[in-house]
Amino acid sequence: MNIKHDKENVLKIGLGLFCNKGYNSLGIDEICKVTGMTKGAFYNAFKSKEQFLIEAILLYAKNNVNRIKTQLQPSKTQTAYERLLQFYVDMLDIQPKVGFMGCFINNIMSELGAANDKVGLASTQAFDEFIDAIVPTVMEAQQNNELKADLNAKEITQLLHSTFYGALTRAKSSKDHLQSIYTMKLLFNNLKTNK
Amino acid sequence: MNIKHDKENVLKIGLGLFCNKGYNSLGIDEICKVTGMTKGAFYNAFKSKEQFLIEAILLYAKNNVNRIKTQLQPSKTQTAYERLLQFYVDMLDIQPKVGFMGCFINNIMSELGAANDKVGLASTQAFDEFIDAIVPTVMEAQQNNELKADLNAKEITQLLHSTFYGALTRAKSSKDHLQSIYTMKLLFNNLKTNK
DNA sequence: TTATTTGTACCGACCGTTCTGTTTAAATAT
DNA sequence: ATATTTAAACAGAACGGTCGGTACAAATAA
Repeated sequence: MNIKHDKENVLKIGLGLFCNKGYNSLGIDEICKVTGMTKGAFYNAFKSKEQFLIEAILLYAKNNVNRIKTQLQPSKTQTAYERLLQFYVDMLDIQPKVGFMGCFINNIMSELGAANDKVGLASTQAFDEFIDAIVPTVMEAQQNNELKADLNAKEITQLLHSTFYGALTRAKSSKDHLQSIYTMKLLFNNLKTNK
Repeated sequence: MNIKHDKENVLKIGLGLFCNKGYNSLGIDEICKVTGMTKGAFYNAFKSKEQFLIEAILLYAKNNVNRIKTQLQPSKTQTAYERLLQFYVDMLDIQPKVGFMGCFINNIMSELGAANDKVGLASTQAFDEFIDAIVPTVMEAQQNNELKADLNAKEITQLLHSTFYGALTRAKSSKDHLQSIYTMKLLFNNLKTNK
């Protein structure tokens, strides 16, 4: 009895597993076990483990860009600056609840980015898409005179996101997300206009 | 004919291999091949691969703290602020020459920090030692009126180092260290006093 | 029928670790 | 001084297990 597997759902499950265990510590057998697939079905759907990872990166990038845009959407109750800060603080806040799995892209960049060109490229592209999704809100905050207007919006965003990744990695290891939240807040404070 | 092995030298070589390949992608066989050891010698000197890693972390922490202190030493030609900035820029600058191996502690935090408590603890401690080695120079820059004096020196240092780690991870994956240097410089600029 | 998908046994490579036996040099005894 | 003992260090084959990937027949779909 063949089972029709939803490829996107399988990728989504694999995504979660990769987040928790990394690339090298996750085996095909476990992916199959969790998704209910067999190896035949897996290798019929995906060329290789590497290709599976790359497709997972692409899916994660797509979904995460949407999530970012939704979360940063103009709001009546929050200014652009407040939305940005909350966006980053929220992601750090949930870390204890998700076993400090961090950010998939950051994890993969660190584990495979230098060693595997295809993966490095895919994760760099995902990073850039996140930046592009955040930039408009940074610009809005600049126009609101919340963030310093004399700085390039994209460069600010890259600074925000790089700091976030560094703080996230530290939180993963120390199991202390509060210090990382403080670090992000300190950065935000220093990018504020001098009112 | 037995060979007498220098344990610290073996750890140093293992360190370099871990930096380039990560933990899971590096086998005992390769460590033995490169160091000229046999498995018998390896397992006589080290309890396990995990213990070997932890000893490597401790050695790296010790050596790196010394390197940091040397590089940040008071100088006649550079202010505290200039030394700090150059310290971080230098580390990003050499990345192309070292195959974008990044920072050992950051790599290990990302790969194993959440999954392995012992490793998480050791790498967090190493991180904290780096912070403590950098703080005095940050304080000096504050006293020079180069860095904002109203901020806690340790918090500033944690911000600097977190951003550095995030920027480093991005550089690893994109093979573009220049963007990461720019990000660090932007951060430094925003922590400057408003003269 | 024919083409595609799935289940499962299996492959060779590699993993960290353990094993037995050997070498070596220092400690002890003569 | 010389012989003997002892314990640590070393060599490297071998172990059980896991890895990503394949072969191929059975099942299903067209």
